[in-house]
Amino acid sequence: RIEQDELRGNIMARSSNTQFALLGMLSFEPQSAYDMKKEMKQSTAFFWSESDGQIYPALHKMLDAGLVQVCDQEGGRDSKIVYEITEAGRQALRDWLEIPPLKKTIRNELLLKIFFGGNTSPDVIARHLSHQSYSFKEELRILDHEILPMIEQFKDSPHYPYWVMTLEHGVDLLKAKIAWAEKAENTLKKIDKD
Amino acid sequence: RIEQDELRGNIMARSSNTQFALLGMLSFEPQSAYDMKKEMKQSTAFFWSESDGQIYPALHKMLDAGLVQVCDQEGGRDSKIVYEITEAGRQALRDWLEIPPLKKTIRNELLLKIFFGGNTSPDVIARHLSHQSYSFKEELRILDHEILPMIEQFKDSPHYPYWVMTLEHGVDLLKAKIAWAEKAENTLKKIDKD
DNA sequence: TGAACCATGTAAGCCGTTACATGATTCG
DNA sequence: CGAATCATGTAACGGCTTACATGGTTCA
Repeated sequence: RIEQDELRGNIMARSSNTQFALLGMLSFEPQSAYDMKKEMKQSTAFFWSESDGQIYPALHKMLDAGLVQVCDQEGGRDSKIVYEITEAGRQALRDWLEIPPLKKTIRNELLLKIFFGGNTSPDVIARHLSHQSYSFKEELRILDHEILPMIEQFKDSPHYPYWVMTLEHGVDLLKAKIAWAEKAENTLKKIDKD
Repeated sequence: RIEQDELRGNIMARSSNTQFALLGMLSFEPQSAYDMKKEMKQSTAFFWSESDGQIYPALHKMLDAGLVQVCDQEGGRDSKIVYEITEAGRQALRDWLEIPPLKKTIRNELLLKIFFGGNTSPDVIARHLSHQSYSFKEELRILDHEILPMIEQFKDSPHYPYWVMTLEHGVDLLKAKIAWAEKAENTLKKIDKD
């Protein structure tokens, strides 16, 4: 049992960002777990999401740690549990923001299939590319026509420029992916002719 | 115990691609586990990697399933276990290649920190961006100056065009990321002045 | 009332990494 | 010989999703 505790103390490389994602959401305004999940779907979904099984236990731990507190709401008869971030929570969030993001091992299933694409016929891969292309364009449309107008209403918020940055990351990378996919499709057409 | 088996049968959505990554490597040539790990580091590292704890058990399962077999090597006194892909393995690989890659939930820690960047000072985020920019450029250099020349020697292989595609994906996306990071840094400089 | 959704929560179980263990080989 | 690397393998553990469970609210 002693060994286990020592192990836990030593490792600590594998740490979850769930708590900080939630603290961040609460830094904007007090919310319930359900609200945060919904808001993430509408804002960070393109680069971050959390599942139920992560959110609820994390909030309980954060309560114990004093990073958040339950916010008594007017009207009281609501079944929602609204959390608000504490000063300790804000400090924890600031501390986390200072830590350089660490490189996570990326796994891209599309690229893996392309890398081994020589084992099947070119049109199998071409089909994947065209589907992906379609998805990318659809995502781009959502960013441009749904997310962008939505955050436009927060133009005066100090958070606005940061939200735009993440949005632009999505837009710029999707454009690059679309261009790449079309280039790759053309390459495959030439292979098919041979 | 019955419920567990039923559960396993029903779920199957969460499936590991480890076996297929290994089958793919073996589709090029018979290799040992150690060789595959090394080769992945030199080829697919930018979009796929596997760890020891995944590779060795996966190979054992694949042996049992008849997807690979141990290849007797000349000279025999080697401590390596060289695997080769069987016809069943090639078929499994082809079947897998046909399945459209499914959307994985992406988690980008950099973007998460930027999204919540309003909670700290702009130069904290600017520092992250400049570090990332540096990393991106270094990765781009590796792709251009190490990976590209290396695969050039396989110009006549049927796999070559596919390898180039994955390489170009890396190059194109890194360029987009670098441009985005520099744009974002400039935005932050303007915030700082206000 | 019934359907749809709101809302919270838990348990099971796979995924994947890391640390550790073990021994062979190579080479200065 | 000793160090580095080659080479295979396992155990432990945290991360995360999914399925399930439960009950409240809204509204046609």
